[in-house]
Amino acid sequence: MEENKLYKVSNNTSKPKYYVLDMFPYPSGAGLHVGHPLGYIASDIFARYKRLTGYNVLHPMGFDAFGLPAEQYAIQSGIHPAVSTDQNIKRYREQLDNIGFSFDWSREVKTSDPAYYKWTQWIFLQLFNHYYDVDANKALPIQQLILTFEKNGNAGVKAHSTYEQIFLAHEWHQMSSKEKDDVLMNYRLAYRKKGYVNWCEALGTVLANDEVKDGLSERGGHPVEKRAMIQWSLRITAYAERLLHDLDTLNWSDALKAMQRNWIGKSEGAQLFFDVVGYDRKIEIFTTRPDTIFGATYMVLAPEHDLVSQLTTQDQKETVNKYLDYVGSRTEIDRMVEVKEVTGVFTGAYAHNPFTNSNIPIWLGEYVLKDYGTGAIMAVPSDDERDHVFAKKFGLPIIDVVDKSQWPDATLHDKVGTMFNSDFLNGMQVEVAIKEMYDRIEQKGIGSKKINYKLRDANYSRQRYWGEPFPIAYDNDGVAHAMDVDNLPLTLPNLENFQPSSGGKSPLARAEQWVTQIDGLELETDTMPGFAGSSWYFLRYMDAGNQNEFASGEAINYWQDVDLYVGGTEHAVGHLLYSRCWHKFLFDLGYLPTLEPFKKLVNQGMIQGSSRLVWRVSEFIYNDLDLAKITTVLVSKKYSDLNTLGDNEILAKLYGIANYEKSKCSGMELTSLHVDVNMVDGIYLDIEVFRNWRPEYKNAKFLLEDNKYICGTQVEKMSKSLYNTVNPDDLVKNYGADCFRMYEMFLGPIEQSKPWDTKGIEGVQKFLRKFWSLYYNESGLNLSDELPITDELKILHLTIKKITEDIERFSFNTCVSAFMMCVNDLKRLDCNKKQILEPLCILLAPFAPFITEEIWADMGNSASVHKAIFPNFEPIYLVQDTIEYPVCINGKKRDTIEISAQMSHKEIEDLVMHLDQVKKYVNGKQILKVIVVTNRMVNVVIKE
RNA sequence: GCGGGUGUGGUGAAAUUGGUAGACACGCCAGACUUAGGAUCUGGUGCCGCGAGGCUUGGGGGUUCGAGUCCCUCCACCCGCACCA
Repeated sequence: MEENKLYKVSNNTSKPKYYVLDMFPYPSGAGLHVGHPLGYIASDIFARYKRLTGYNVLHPMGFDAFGLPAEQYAIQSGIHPAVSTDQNIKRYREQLDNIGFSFDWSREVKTSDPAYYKWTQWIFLQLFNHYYDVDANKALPIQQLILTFEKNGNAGVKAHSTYEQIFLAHEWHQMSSKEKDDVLMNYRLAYRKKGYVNWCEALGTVLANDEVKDGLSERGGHPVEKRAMIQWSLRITAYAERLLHDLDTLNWSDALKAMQRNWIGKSEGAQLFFDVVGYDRKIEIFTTRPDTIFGATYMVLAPEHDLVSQLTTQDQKETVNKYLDYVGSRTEIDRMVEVKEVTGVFTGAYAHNPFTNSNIPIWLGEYVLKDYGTGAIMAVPSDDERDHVFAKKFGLPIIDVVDKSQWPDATLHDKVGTMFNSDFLNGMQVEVAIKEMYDRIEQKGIGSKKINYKLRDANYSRQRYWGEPFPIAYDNDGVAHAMDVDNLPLTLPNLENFQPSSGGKSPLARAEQWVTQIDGLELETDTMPGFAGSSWYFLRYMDAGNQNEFASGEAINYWQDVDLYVGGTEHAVGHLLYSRCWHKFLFDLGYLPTLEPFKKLVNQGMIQGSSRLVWRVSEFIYNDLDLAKITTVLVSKKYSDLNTLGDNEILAKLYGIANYEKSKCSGMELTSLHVDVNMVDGIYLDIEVFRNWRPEYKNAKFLLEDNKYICGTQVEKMSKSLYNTVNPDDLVKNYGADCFRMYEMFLGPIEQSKPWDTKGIEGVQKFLRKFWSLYYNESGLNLSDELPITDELKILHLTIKKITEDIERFSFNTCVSAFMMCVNDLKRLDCNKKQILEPLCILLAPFAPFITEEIWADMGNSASVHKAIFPNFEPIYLVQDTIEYPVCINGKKRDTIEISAQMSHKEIEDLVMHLDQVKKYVNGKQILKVIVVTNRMVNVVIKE
């Protein structure tokens, strides 16, 4: 097939559009294993099906080509990331082509291509040049904000901002450019801030939260610590509410929506300020339970809280400092592992509880997090479990305020109970009390009702080489200047040394000429993170070659959004949230007509590896000699349990011990090890191949069962290190792409994880041969022009119905079995009629594009089968004269009966009552009723 | 702990609105053709039982003429988040 021409798709057509997208692959050096194409096959079938049913289908593919692995490889090997990445892409492309995907490669994109990242940089500049206006509820140009500042200062501005001071117009005018820049940074959607970041010494770089697993870097497993650095950030929090709200409009799985909702983490509560006794300072807290304030007997600040040093009294200084040292020494892992252990110290300071009018002590505690809420809490030990544990440990007072005796199992989050010990709240239900408190707090002027989000702004800087350079340059004052859009792309310099520069700076800092290329300014040396390029790639496919815009308005208006997105759950929060955010931002700017990028999302499950294990005797001490060190012996599964092995005599023979004496055997041990699944047929080890695998097995001896070596099996992650990866290339070579595609689908529902087992592929292979044999005999194509009989038409239309319905609901495994049944049935009738087999060929084309194309051509068609028209289901062929009813007695099937379709319920009842089986079971017992379900079944209910 | 998901033969699974549980395959067993079979074809195959028959969708309970499917409850495993104020 000439893929490029056949699958090239136009933006100019009267056909309705359909956009099928696969998740952007990162071209890793390991190539594809059988788990990767699962989603691609499903989406390809769907795309082909949509084409056959008259849609203009956009089904593109490209590569997320920037990333850390290529850079680490470059550090090791000296090979430039661009070179290794291109090699990997070439390999991926070959592997993908092998499987027969209908991608329009003329639209291929690569994030590391300057023609592509020019527009990634352009979008970044748009983010830099916009702020989020709360009144307009959208992004607006920063120029507009500057005009407002110049006229009125910032008092009337409602924007998503981290700037808290108020200034007047004349004060703005008096600011230096540096000061103005600093103020504006608090408003820009792409901005710089100093913050705690995940610093990884070993990688010499900062990692995103989702790149850190259990306190270690996801890649390499190096320790990660908190460090303060100035970083670019994206103000994704400005979009939190819209990202949450619009989830409801998406056709995504509940699980995935729940993950995003969790991540955004909206909670409603009160923002409250507590006065600190004796200081002109207030502590801001956030609480979802303002009703419990009469039980707030102390406060806790995060150890990293800004006010800690100011609040701590002289006599508590030493204790507090010791505690801060202790906290600093704790890694993320320590903190996570020892969740139950509470630690804390008293600062010596007191806050004033505005409702009880008492002074309550201010403590520090690890369990209060700097990054959540305000980093401070009012502690209510009577109703919060953690506060309770803390109070118990440090002997702080506990005052009960909520009577929950009516709700014995309720937790704090249930927000139920009746208030007491709480002055004006007494007797109120919790929900009412919360509302009352919002009013009281606002009346007192000490706070307000507030929405809090767990979502944090995204760190957008990486101290790496292999990413998009920032189109930003700094002047001597450190003011950030956006590069002129006309000068984009700002391309990466060619480096030879990819090690991080000193002080955790990007390797780019070493390229001095590059850094100083703009007169009087210095370029930013950090690069953008992996999600930059992947947050908008689906838009570029709409108009991939465009040199003047990221995509033309016409192209965007035609394609609108992605109708179907297929990919794994690993991107559930990262990529899918960032993409949605960028999409909304570009919508705000008027570039996009849709609010959301991905209408429907299907998450494919993982294909797990089915590992094969062998058992090696790792110790066999006989006569104080470890014979296992001299001779390698492997035992088959039956003997893998030492107990089963029992008496070691049977082993002793293998070691050449003539007269085995049990007492001389003083030690025996077995070790299981993974062997390459490719040298095992099912569960039988190919001993010869195994011997040649490694030199130490060359002369190994085997303890067999039934003359065979049977391996153990284990389902686990598919991974090179477990020797359980299966390369699709091998399967395509042995069975053909059609067979491989259909078998992947046949394994089970697309969303479900399941282990790979190559053995089963033969069932699909047999099917394809049988399918072929309907069309051909020994001498070639052998089709008849005879009119089909009723049964043949019924088989065909049943299949058309089933396939159409199942493709629409992404049930591809049942499609494959429907095809198998269809071919089995037609074969039974020896059907070779063109009127049946021609539509069947089209029906199968999305699944098996090669064999159907070949048959189609042999049938004399000059155009491709992939441009044919999908057969239409005609219900008339399924109308039946008679229907086979199962006859049940009290719900258990006892007989079947063939009944004319026109027969009335009464007639059916009479007929059924005369059945021998029915008479036998009734046998004089009382018949309570007879239920006839049309076209389904008959149930006779008798009194037992 | 919270949120989401899954649990059906030896294995992968099917059963779309409550209506014949185990379709379609793998594996296994038997047979045919073959010098041979890890090729091909045919038949059998949930479990217990010689049989009649009984049992069976993670366990227990409920609704119903009828439950894999609906409700309650418990258990196991997987995924995500995790001291979230």
